[in-house]
Amino acid sequence: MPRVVPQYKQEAKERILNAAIKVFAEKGYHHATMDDVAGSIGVSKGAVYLYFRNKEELFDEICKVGTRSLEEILNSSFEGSSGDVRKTAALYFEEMVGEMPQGIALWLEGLAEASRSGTVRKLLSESYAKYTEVLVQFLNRLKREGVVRKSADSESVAGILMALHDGILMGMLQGLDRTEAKRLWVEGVGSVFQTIAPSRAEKSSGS
Amino acid sequence: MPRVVPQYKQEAKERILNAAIKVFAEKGYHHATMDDVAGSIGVSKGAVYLYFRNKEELFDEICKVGTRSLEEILNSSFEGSSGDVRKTAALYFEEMVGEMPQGIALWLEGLAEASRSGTVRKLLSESYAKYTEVLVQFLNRLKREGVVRKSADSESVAGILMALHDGILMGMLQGLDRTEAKRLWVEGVGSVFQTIAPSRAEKSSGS
Amino acid sequence: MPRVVPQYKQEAKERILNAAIKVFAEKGYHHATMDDVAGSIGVSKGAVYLYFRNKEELFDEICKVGTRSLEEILNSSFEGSSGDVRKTAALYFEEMVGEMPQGIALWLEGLAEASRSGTVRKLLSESYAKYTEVLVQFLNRLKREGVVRKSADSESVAGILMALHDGILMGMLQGLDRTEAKRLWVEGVGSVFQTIAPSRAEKSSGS
Amino acid sequence: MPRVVPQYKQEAKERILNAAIKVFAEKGYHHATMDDVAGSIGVSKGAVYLYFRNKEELFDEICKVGTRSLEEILNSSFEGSSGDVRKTAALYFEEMVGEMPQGIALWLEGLAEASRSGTVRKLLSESYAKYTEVLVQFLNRLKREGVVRKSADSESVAGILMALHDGILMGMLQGLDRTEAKRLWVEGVGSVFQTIAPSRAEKSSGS
DNA sequence: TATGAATGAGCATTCATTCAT
DNA sequence: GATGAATGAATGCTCATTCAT
Repeated sequence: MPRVVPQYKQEAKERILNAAIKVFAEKGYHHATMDDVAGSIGVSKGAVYLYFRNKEELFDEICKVGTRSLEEILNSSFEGSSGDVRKTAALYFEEMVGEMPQGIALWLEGLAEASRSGTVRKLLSESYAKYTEVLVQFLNRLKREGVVRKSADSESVAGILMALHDGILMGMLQGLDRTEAKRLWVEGVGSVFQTIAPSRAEKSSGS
Repeated sequence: MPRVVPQYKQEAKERILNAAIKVFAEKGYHHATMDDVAGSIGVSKGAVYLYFRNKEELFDEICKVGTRSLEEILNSSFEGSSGDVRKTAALYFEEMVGEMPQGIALWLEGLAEASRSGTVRKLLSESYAKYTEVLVQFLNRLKREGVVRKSADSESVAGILMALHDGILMGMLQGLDRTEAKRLWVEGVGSVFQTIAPSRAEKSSGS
Repeated sequence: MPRVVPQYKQEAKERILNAAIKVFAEKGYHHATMDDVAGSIGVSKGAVYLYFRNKEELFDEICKVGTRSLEEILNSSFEGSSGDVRKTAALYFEEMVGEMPQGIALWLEGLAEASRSGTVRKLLSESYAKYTEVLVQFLNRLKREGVVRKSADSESVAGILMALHDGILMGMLQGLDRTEAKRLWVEGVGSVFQTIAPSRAEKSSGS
Repeated sequence: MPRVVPQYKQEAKERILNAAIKVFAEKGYHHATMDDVAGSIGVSKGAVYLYFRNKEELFDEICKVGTRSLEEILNSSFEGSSGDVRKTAALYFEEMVGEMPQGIALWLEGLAEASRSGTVRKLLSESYAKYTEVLVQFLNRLKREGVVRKSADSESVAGILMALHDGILMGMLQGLDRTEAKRLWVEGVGSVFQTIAPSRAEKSSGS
């Protein structure tokens, strides 16, 4: 009984997946051909179809790993972070943008496609909910720690932070340079947290 | 100088352009065919090529009118607006989203495409600058009016507002419903302006 | 308003259809490519798709015209024929085989395909019924003319004649040469009619 | 001389062959893939190629066993049969159709293919001759037994019977239902034998 | 023997673009 | 100006066949 083979298949699949991510990111989903993907790692077109039913499924899986990795970054950045939100925001930015230098456009294509394809739509809508949840947890913790006022609406704040996040990525596609983007992000996050800082009364009663 | 014919040509061109906007928005730029565009207003495929060199140019012009109309909305909303920014934000939202119910995805496709095509890239980057400029002017006016503190960095605030704006549109593509989106937008704008409200000292010395 | 165009389109479609019949008959449906079909009359592959949605539809239409033309031959041969059935059978054979020198194999492929594809299956089953009907009418007329005994079961005889017919075509695919095939056909038809000849009693009472 | 291994190989080959017959009959020769064949009995694609050079050879061998088994049925049905030809015909029908419920279409594909491929063509033409021969022998025996008139042309009658046989199978593909097919076959055979029944003179002088 | 991952030629199908009318 | 038939390059996908293990 082969037991190493599944492992191998898994690796082969991931190799192709990563190649596809790179190629799609560079050329765009619609402009890249299956030949491009296969050729970029020196395998035949047929090999790609050995692991993915068709181009769309390949794209779906890319979206899946994309959202999953973003989720991880979010988690690792915010879950254990201290009260200095600006610092946390700055660290997150580095990781997140580092992850997608060329990838923002691909993510956009995913979103655009999502408004047509049921599969991706559902996927992205679930991810959105998950991202929000991570932030809500983060905010709630900050409330307990007295860094955020109790009366703040965690859901709304999370939504605003996410919008800020997405919007800054879009800004980068519209010419906003990386440094400026980072600055805006940190400042924006700071601004949001400033408005939900605890009142003096709350603060004094804190830890 | 010909005068009547150009007028006619102009109208024909616009008719096609509007048809293309609708069709591309519905099916997606890559999924829609030139036949779809032509057929949607009952003209021949050839007619489209009479006014647009090719599909890409058609798309470019769509992006142009798109950014132009958004600019107008921005202008009309913020230029003459009073100090109640939340109200202004709410009004703007209505107009802007009304303009693009299905169109957000199209706009995203434009952005994604822009990161590859020089033409659209330049176009969008210019628009981004223009939008920013409109907001900066708005903020400066508010400074003069004493609604915003003098020390606020108009460019940054404009950037943050734009990010918020873009991000909320993206949220809508990820499942955020329209009402919630509007709420986030208004709240976000409010939050931003709260942090740049004049200090008590400034306020009292105002007009 | 173009009015000649439909006429032209009809002609173009028929030109392609005839080309396809020839090519499919020569190479076989599955072995022939759309390129073969198009190339055989010097048009582009795209042109074929201008008139037929896909290869299968092209094949369906071939089956349609095939059965229709066979029906016509049946009609013209048997409808106005006199009492000399052997002569009628001989004439029919010439026309029918002349029509499908290479085409028998194609017809077989249609039948084989029919057992899988709903479209062709229905088509062929209807044709079969029509052929039977033509023969039944023919037999009934012969009854009235006193050439066939009144007690003969027209449906059965028609079925037997059809089987004989189909079987001889199949024989030709299995190596039976044309002359021998014709002889068998005429003799077989003669044999069948001999068994349903009127009894002496009937004969004498005939017109 | 290897003795055990060949035995094993032979069995393995037959297992694959039978699987192929079933799969080809169900899906059609062209629609079925080598994977389908291999998968249907849980062996690898490579295993199939261990026993058959390629798909075509596999098909050829299928045709071979097909004709061989039909020949056997013919033999067993007609060789030892008594003078009641209708009964013999009925028995034969059961065995023959039982053998090919789904298989008629496959047989047709073989014939259609045969008109292109030299191998199958020759094979089928030989089988046709063999079938004829069996029937001729049968008829000659009946002549000696006085059930068929001496003057009858055995070759012709055999040819007609074969055509009837093939034609009825084809009818079944065109919608003729099994019961009706059987009836036609028995009646057709009866009709043929009626015309070659010995004259009264012959009969009385018979054994 | 047996496997099944990999191959790559082959094919159906689409669609932007052209051009004769 | 306008048409729409025709083009043909491009591309997704299939599957018979091979071969290293």
